[in-house]
Amino acid sequence: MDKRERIIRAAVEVFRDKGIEGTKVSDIVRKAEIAQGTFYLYFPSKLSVMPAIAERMARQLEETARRHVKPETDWEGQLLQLIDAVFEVTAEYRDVATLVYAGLSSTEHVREWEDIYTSLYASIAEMIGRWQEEGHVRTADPSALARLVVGLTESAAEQVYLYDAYDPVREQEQKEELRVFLRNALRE
Amino acid sequence: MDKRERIIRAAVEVFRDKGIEGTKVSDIVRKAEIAQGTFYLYFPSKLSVMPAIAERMARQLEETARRHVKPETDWEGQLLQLIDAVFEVTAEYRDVATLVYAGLSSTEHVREWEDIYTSLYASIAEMIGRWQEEGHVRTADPSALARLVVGLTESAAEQVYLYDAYDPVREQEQKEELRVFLRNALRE
Amino acid sequence: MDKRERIIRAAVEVFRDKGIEGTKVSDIVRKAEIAQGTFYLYFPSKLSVMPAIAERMARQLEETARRHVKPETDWEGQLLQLIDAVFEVTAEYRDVATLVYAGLSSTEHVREWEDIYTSLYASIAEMIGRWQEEGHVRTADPSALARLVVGLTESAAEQVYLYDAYDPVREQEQKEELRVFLRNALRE
Amino acid sequence: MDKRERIIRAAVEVFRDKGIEGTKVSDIVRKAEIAQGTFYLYFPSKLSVMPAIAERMARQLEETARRHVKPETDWEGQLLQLIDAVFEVTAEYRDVATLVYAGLSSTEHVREWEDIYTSLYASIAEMIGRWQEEGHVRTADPSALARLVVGLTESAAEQVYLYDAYDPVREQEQKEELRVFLRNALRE
DNA sequence: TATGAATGAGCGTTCATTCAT
DNA sequence: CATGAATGAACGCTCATTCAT
Repeated sequence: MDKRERIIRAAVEVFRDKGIEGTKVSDIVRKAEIAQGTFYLYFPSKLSVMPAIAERMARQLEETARRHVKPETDWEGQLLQLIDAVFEVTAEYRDVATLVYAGLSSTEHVREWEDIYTSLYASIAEMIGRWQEEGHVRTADPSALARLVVGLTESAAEQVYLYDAYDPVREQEQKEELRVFLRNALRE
Repeated sequence: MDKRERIIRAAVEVFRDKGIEGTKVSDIVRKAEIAQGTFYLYFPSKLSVMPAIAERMARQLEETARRHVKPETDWEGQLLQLIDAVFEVTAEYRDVATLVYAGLSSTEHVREWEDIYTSLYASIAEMIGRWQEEGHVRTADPSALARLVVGLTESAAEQVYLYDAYDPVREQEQKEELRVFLRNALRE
Repeated sequence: MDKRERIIRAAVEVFRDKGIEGTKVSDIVRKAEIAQGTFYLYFPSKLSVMPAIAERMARQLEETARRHVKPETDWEGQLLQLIDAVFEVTAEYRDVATLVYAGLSSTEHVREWEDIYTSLYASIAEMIGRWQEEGHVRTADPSALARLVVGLTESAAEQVYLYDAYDPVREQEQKEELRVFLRNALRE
Repeated sequence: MDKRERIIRAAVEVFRDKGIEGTKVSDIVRKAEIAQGTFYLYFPSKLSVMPAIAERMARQLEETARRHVKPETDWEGQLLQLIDAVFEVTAEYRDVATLVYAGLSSTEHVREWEDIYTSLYASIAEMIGRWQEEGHVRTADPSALARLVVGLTESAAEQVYLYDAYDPVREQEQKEELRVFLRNALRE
């Protein structure tokens, strides 16, 4: 496999296990099964993996959303599909998201974060735009709604996955509450 | 002033300025105007200030909410007051929140995080419970609603404050959009 | 009890448990049940307890020897009594002796060590002198013999006590071998 | 030269000069002419050089003994050669021996000490065994005799070298006294 | 005398980064 | 491209010592 890709994958795992301070480049390269020096052929510094992870996350979120949400389903069904997508990706990246977020904000990568999420927000905004055209969702700036929807859904997913005690029943309840919450928040 | 308190205050400022990796204990003690060793009389390690900061944040959020929200106002007014409170505290702690969050999750302090927020959630849940009794808010578990409301509002506030380009107009728009979003999400 | 005495006693125990580098003044004062500052009312520095311990050890060795060795016993019996005495004291101070020794040599206390042992050696030399007068021990400088006897006996005792696996049978064997060894080495 | 070897050599010198507490890793690496971090590629901690030094000492003692003691010499001559060997090595390591000994006992390295000396004792025991076969040395466990002989001789050598006032005349007297002492102790 | 909170110089150790192979 | 031994600056933490009470 492509070495750059292996580094990113390994970094995600190590960050998840050891947190932001606890992660050493040596851990990443060990997991990626490459040499210490090879890391620096692909990334100029330890923290510069962060934007790459963030991008991967955002891209994956976008794709998963696109894959889950079926245009033929009615809008409330699509809403649920969107929720499923966000939960799925959040579960995969668990608290890595937070770490990456913190890692980005501590360095000078904040701008990149905005860029990375722009496309995701646009994608969701477009979806909401279609619901508005079909008369299901109230009139409001779809971009603004997209940000609120994504933020809320990620927050709800984190509440389920972030803590040790993961509980599948709790996950279903949370999704259901979120679905009703969002339907009400958005509908005409 | 109490040394422990001075450490926490100083830590908040330094974390805000320098991020999680960039913060040295020596920075904190310099700002707190205490000796290096004194730090370790109050906290066993650098990262163990994190839960203390988190607690301070949660406590302040709770108090600010209590202070802002006037029982004599109608429920939608109270909702706006709650939003104002969350925005105010988020503004004060800006990205420190994220750092603290990351710091907590990387070490073994996740449990403490739950404990810390429990009281805040209960406080908001109680407020929502009253709105339900008055017939303004739909029937649903007030605790669950509280978590969604707090998560959403924090997320919305972060979107405004976290990035370099703070814009007061954008702040007002975001609050207004959030208000409508929440009113719809909650109401009967 | 006298505080100075309590400090020395506590120091012996802590040195035994934690070694020379691992011993902190705070450990000593905790065990001595006095305050941190009180230590410095009796000793000017951490390492200055060392000579005091050494003196205590040498004094105790001298007294124990005097107590064990009965003039009315025949010389070989007295030799065994001397061996018993050295073993007894070595057991009590176990490897502390080595630590104290190292502690003395690392600082500028070596001279004091010589002074401390002078009296002990004189005491043993006197005993050997009597054996010579009685015609049991060969002609040789009693001081020189005393040093060899003490050195050998301490070394033999350390071989028994210093390592984790203390074995009472092994102790008896070692004493017996040492007795024969010394009897031959000394006798006419 | 091999880096590990350079560290050990440098450590011996620095321990000799500065004692156990006074020795900083930075001193060792400066003398070894390697970087600070390189030290930790070869030893996990500062104190873990101790067993390596001990091993070097024991190995050197064994080799020196083997080199000095000529099988063609009569047994009393061999005894003297053995004494010379122990004195020579003790002189080279002077008080380092004590420090290493203390360093080993303070940490959890006591076991290793036993292992390290096992081979040396076996070597001396073998020599004594031959003397027994030739009828020069009394019947007794050669291993036990070896331990007493080595302990006594080291102790005697330390009495000569350990203190500031080294005196070559005193050294010769001590050796002579030791020779007679040992000859008597061992002979048939 | 006795206390113990406070001090701060100093050290062991780590780990991102480099570079000769 | 890949390696991994070597580097050394930097930092968390310790702990002997002090001093106001």
